Amino acid sequence: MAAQQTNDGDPGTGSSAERLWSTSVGNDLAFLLARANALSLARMHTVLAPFGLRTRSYSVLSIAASDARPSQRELSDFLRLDPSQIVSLIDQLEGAGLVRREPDPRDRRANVVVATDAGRALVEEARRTVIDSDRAWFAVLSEDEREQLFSALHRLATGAAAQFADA
Amino acid sequence: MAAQQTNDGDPGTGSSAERLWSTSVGNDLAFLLARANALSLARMHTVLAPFGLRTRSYSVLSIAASDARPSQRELSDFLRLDPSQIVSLIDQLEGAGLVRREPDPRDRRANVVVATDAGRALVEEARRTVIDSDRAWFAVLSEDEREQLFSALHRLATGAAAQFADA
DNA sequence: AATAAATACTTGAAAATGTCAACTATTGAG
DNA sequence: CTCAATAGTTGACATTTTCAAGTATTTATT
Repeated sequence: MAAQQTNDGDPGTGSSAERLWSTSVGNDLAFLLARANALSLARMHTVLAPFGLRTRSYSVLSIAASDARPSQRELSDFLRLDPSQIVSLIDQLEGAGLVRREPDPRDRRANVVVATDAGRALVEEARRTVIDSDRAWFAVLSEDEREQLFSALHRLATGAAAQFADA
Repeated sequence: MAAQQTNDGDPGTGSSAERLWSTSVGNDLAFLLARANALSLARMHTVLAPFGLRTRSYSVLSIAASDARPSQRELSDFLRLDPSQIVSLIDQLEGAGLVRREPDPRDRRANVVVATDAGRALVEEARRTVIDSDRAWFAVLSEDEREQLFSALHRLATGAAAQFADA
């Protein structure tokens, strides 16, 4: 993916693929969404690498450090990951001493995932860097535009639109 | 991914993971971007399946059917895929009689990728379905909001923001 | 109350996708 | 002219995703 970080495909940079931005694909909202996401994921991987985290482990750790006390199933649904992927992520974090599994008093089939002190410290530190990177990355948008983007993406991301697609 | 199409993780649906939306992750623009994209990809796969296409093959075919006459390298940059992935995609489309490689008169190292008549017919048909699905999926946003979203995503997707992250 | 179906977590196999190295032929820079 | 860079390709290897099946527990049905 690192090799994909050049902006050769972007309009206005004098590169070879800029002609393709005038195709229907280049003007398709879903494509823009995917491409923006790909760029964002790439930068997140770079930002989180010094902490030994990746986007997904950072998300799990961050939620585990909150007051939410999530079950694995909740993490799976929220992050849209297969339960077995959650197992693997938690195994890694647990192995690194960053989270622990506790029996869920609400349901004996379930665990809740809780950050250790070390996990909390690490995610606190990582979060600062993430926030800085977010600020820089979205800085091309005005404050107003960022709020509008948040509002729109929140609706799309929560599946408010999915009721149509699933019908 | 089909098993992930339920809205269990979404707020307001009475599901188990809605508490997680009040965590910092649930309010992170980058996370919303990723989640919206995941939902969009899932629906695109469903929409394109009847045509024997997936998001990426649809994109390649669509561009090949345009007047752009893209080289493989241009496709690779634009779609942010490794050149070997482009080879594989084109092999499949070529095998299905949907595109062909032609020597690029501008550069003897290169090919241009061009849709066949069958490819054009298919992508025309698929495009209609995609447009309908896009309309339905983004319908939760007003016309104004969609334009704003387009503008914001275009800037983010073209890497206008990447200059900061790469520095 | 008993039985059946559904669910949480787990393991592991198989399938799919991504990354990278190395090659030939061609182009561009010095 | 020489050499470095590039386009496309092949294929090996690494990583991720998907899916099946198992145990234990909870929920729904009879």
